[in-house]
Amino acid sequence: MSDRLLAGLNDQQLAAVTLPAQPALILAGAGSGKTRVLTTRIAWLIQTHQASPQGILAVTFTNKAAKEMVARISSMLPINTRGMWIGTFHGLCNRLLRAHHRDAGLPQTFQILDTADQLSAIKRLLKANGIDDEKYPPRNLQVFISSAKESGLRSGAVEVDDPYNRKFVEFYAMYDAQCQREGVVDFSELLLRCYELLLRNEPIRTHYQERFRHVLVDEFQDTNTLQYKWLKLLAGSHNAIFAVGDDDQSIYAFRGANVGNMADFEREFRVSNVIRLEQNYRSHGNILDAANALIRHNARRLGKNLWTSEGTGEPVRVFEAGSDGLEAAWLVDEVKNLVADGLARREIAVLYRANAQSRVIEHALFNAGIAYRVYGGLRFFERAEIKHALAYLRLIENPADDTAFLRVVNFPPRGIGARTVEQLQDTAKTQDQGLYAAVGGVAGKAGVNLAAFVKLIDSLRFETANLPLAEIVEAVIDRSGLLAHYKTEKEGQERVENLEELVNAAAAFVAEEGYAQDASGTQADGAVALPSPLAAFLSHASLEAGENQAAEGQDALQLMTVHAAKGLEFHAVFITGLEEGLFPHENSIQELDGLEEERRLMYVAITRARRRLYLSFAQSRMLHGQTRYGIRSRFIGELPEAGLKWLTPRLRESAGLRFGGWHDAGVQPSVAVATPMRSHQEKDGYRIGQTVRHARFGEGVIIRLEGSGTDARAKINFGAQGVKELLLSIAKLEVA
DNA sequence: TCGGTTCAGAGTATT
DNA sequence: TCTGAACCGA
Repeated sequence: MSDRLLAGLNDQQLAAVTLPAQPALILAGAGSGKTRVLTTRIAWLIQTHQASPQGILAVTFTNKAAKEMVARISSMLPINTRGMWIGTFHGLCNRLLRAHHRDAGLPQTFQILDTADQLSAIKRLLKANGIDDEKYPPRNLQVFISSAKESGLRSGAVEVDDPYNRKFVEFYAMYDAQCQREGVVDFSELLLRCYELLLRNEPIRTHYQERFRHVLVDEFQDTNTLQYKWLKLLAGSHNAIFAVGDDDQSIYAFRGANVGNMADFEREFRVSNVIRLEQNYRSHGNILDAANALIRHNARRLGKNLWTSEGTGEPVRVFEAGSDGLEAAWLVDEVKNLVADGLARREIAVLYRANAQSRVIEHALFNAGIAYRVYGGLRFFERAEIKHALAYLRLIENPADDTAFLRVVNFPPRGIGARTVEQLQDTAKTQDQGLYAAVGGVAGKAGVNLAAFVKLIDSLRFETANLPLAEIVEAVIDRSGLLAHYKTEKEGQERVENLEELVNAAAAFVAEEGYAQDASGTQADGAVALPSPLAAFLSHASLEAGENQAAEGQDALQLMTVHAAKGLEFHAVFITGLEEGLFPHENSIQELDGLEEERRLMYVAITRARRRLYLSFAQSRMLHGQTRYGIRSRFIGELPEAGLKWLTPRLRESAGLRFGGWHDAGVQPSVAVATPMRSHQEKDGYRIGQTVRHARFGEGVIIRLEGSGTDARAKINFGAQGVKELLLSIAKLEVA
């Protein structure tokens, strides 16, 4: 039986799957069968009776990854995966906190604030305390609070070195107090509160430590400081952490991920079993050679080299365009050819560094009538009308939730203006209670309207108490007036449909019964009540915002950022906008280890391709309303020349990028195009777009010319050396 | 409460 | 250049 489970694994995969119960670190390269190893490991542990399904905890970063894991395990073993602890860090912490809310100091009905809710809570707190939001921007406070929590620090533990900093810390304390008062937790609070619960409550900690003999972690390179601390606490000194990750694919430092956790884990747990999965089952040789060669330029690595038993395949194609528009035009042509050759559009991905780059490409695709799908954008539970409906539901569940209260107190409009709300907030503050509770303290007509609102919520709560979830939602969108409001709105049709979809989502949620299992059989003392379906649904809405991509269905080209492409694979991949300043991004160059992270990002991009890889860059690009002249990304130069096939001629190897090269050579895209953009502005014989050489900074491109006479200055993009502004009378520039 | 105007900012993102 | 948020007048 176990033979079948293990059949087809290569030696390294087999070794990883069948490791003894010890701390283990699996360095899983791109396309090396990482998820297969993780899920087969779990199935093997269960099948060989080394662990029961309840004795395993597996944690991921996204709901998608968790679902995939559950699905694969289900297909391998005839067991019920429902009771298993497989989920995201946030989902599992939520589960623990629901089960032990009292010990964690939370009300049973605590609500989860998403990022937008958190920001509005911060703004409200700033206002209530008369703090200058220009001196203390809400966004900065939000980032400060989140990163403190993600480092495991409460306000009292944050080091203060100056008065400005002190104010942030003070605000952090006030914010936490407000959340506590209102019975809400933000995303990082879920983790921190759960960590503190396990840290301080010995019986609970021991209970879970004895239960989860095997703790498996996916994408370990993406863990932040707090997540690693949480894992260490949960594993205790006896349990086996099985960490799977790839330091070369660490691309989330900007949101707190600490790759250093990998090395720390190896050291702190004295990991004797570091297994490298280097055989790649995805890409052909030339693509892997490119990826390997590129990533070798990074100094800080644990070290890995991908290989394949497949052939070298096609060369990596490189295209130099005159402008971003021409790059898009070429791309459209190339896609047409691929599709004409029989390749499905969904098997082609167009990747870019920043979302803004999609516009030019979308424009070209749209005009060419090629179906495409852009990843990113508003998700279902983030839509305004859905958030409004959820706010009503939250108030039913927890009247102390002031964020929810303020969102809908006057939506749809019911004569409760800003003035009234301010009055109410003052009353609430002097009485030291929530808005809902303070309503009685407001007199006059305003008070009557407020009382009517509270009465609406109260009666909804009372009347829906024993109804099935879908009917509660239905009653709320109806009785709140939301549905009627959007029905009268000119462009409200889609919103009405979304609200109706919310009723369906509630019904589907109950049908899947995910919520009931979430809390069953998981309590330490077995005495904790199940959360109501409504509470579970609200958690679900916060923790899983829905699909982050356009509707599926038709066969469409896939457009997305490189970040969004992580974990995916396609037959053909276009990596566009490979220009200095864009990819690698100029902001990253300033950051500590920023360039290495950009290179890892490029590594991720390259390894998405199975059979065909295109790299492209443009000489000029419209950015922030200005035409910018860039030079080819250094990353292209870091790839093995032998595996590249230039679709556009390069005039002089040493000169790097030259302008109008393809024009002279007559290799034009088959679309009507203008000559590459070129400024007419000239100064002392220099012009924008011109390639020049500086003794110290090397080769660069003039991107701006200003002043005149002795004050004539040129802004020059020296690529790796950055953008410099030089006085033409002083700098000795050599025309390349 | 709406619709228009103005202004700053423009990087990647999950929960 | 374009977008979203903030702001102001009717």
